[in-house]
Amino acid sequence: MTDDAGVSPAPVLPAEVLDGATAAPGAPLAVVVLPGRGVGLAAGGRRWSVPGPPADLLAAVERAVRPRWVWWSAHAAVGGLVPGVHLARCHDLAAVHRLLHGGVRDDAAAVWAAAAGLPEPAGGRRRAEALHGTGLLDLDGTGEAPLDAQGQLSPAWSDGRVLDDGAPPGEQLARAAEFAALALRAAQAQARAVAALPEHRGTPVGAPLPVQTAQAESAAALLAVELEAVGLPLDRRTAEGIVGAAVGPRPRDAADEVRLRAARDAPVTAEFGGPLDLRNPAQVLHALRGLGFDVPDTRAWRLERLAGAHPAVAALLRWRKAERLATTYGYGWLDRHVAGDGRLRGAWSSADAAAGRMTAQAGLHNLPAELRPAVAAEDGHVLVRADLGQVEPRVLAAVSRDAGLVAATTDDDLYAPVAAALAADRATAKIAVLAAMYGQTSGAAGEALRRMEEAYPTALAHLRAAEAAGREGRDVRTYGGRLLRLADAAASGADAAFAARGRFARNAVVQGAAAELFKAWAATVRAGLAGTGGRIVLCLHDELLLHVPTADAGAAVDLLHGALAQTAHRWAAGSGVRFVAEVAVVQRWSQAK
DNA sequence: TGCGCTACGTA
DNA sequence: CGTACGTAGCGCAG
Repeated sequence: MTDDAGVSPAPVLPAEVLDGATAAPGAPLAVVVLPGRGVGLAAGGRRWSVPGPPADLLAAVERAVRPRWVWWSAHAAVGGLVPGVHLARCHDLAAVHRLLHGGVRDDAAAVWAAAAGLPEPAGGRRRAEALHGTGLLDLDGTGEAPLDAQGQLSPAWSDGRVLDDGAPPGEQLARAAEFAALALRAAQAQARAVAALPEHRGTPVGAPLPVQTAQAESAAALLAVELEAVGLPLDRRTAEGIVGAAVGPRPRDAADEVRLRAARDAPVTAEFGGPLDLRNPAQVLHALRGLGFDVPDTRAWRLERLAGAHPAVAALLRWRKAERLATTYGYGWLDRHVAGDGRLRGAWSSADAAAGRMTAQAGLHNLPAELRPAVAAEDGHVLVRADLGQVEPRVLAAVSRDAGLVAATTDDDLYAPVAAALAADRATAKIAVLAAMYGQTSGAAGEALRRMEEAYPTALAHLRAAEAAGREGRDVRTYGGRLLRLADAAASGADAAFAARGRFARNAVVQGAAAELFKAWAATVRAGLAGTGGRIVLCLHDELLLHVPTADAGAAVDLLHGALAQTAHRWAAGSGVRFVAEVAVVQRWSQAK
């Protein structure tokens, strides 16, 4: 099939879509994108196949009617596209499915089955790569009905094969419209399920409506696609300078790399007094024991206290630090992930499987502090960094409505009033709060924890209830309504496994709710940046990094604060809980705080 | 080649 | 202290 995109006419949108009679502003409009070919649309019982450049079509519809876009996933719909226009509202079936049902599957077949009230289909997520080269799979894909006799979505539709199987363009566009119609039906079923979620236990007043969580999660899924497309501005020369200072010059070839590696190793092995593979933990352990150090493993935190006892230990720790930069964040990493435009790009997920935090690949979420000077604003721009202060204890106050802890959130430093309540110093108070939230098992905070129980009984009871659910294998929902699946995970297990599930659940109700607040905040900031040259370029659990034209810096600062106030008001209405953000305008990420 | 283990970076 | 994630090198099984 030849590509005739170069001579295709300007897209003609159906009048019903454009005039808004069928799709009123904010009304659901499902879209399935055929990259480079067109889109299928569905709304209000109608469907349309529209040939043309998908990015232009989406932009035209967005300008005309501002719908709530319904898609199987933002990644499938607009991944790889760069719509020249801000898409304001969406319902992401995969994201809402994860919210409603937890677990790891969010492929269209699993989403459809759950929405239709059918059992989870076999097969799991299909990887497109695995389908290529077999030849056979193309045969059963073409012409297959979307739903089988049980009402399950067929694999060929679920993985998108029927939209890219060499069938005539008109046929594929018709299928795209049919697939969009199915998406619309699934979204309606999800909306009913979201509306039917029970109120959050213990907080009948002022908890976020699950529909708000669904909207924020959908927006976060779209933001994840945008983050991947936009990238993090990285000053490559600074980055290479930092790497070079730690591990030496860039190797000229493979042999040079081997030589440089040996040169880095030699002085360290010499300290140990014999041949030794520093990259083999078993050998390092043996060598350390030979020096008289009886350690169970060779982890850095354990060796740090021994660094003064023998120069070999200090040399090993220095070597490890440099080696991390040489391997994980070295020249190879820069070459793989930093494009010619100076942007570091990696894949983003809007919700991990455990508690729903955002994740990112390509080192975006674990960039060593050492490399942060390399994250720099481009000419005419600044970075605006904002991070939520002490967000987890404040979230605990919101979700538990513990009166004492709520009162403590009015302080800029929450740990100050907590310390007063516990009659302890600030450091002890902080350890006690963290120990309560994370289920610490060893004893450093013992007495302070007991006093936490007296000072904040409602918060502690909330955490204990979550832990009990985890131990007993009962599912739990976060404050915003996300299902934390604990039942199947606890099906088999020893005592240690039950304890692990308990600690996980205790932590997940706080970490998960914090993730929901963060994403709602990020979605509000994203909306506020629409139409400006500013972009969110990094999300880091409790921190947002914006890249904005210098002239817009002040507005961005106001936006970050205003969006937090607005989000917190909706998210913890009437609770009295105060959330705070520290915001700084900088040229380099390292300059903030 | 795939997987578990060890180790370590971030929050 | 604890949870979560992604990445890399090694040894071992297939």
